[in-house]
Amino acid sequence: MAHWLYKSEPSVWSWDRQAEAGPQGTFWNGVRNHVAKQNLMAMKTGEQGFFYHSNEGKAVVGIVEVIREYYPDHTDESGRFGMVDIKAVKALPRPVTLEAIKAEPGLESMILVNNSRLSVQPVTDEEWAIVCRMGGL
DNA sequence: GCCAACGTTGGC
DNA sequence: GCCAACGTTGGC
Repeated sequence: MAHWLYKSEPSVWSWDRQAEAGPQGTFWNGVRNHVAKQNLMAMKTGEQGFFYHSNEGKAVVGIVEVIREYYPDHTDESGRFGMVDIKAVKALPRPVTLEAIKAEPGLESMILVNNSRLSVQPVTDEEWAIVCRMGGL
């Protein structure tokens, strides 16, 4: 199973709001980048990902799961982009900051470190295990 | 189809 | 608030 990382600015869409949405989840819209789109299209129901707060907080704060695979984004007027539905699974006992990720051996090649602008990123199994451990899971 | 100009993102 | 990195747009 592949793993993912979803970036969001807390002022736009925070982990708290994702958690409040509960098991029925919400759609993850607003992607307007083709690499991110490719990642969205590759997601399968049941795959899990990290929920990352950019700008404010700059930390992985929780784990989410794909509950609906790629379908058109109704907020995209061009009709070129789509989205998936995700639900909150659990919060990390300890948020893992970008600073900690940068300092951790084995995470040097995380996309979060090297291409911070990509809003939906794949995470390798190794990276997933390391960040989960750092987060207290 | 190239590339300069511009806009946006996000870390600092 | 600044600026580097990146993506997109539009003139040629």
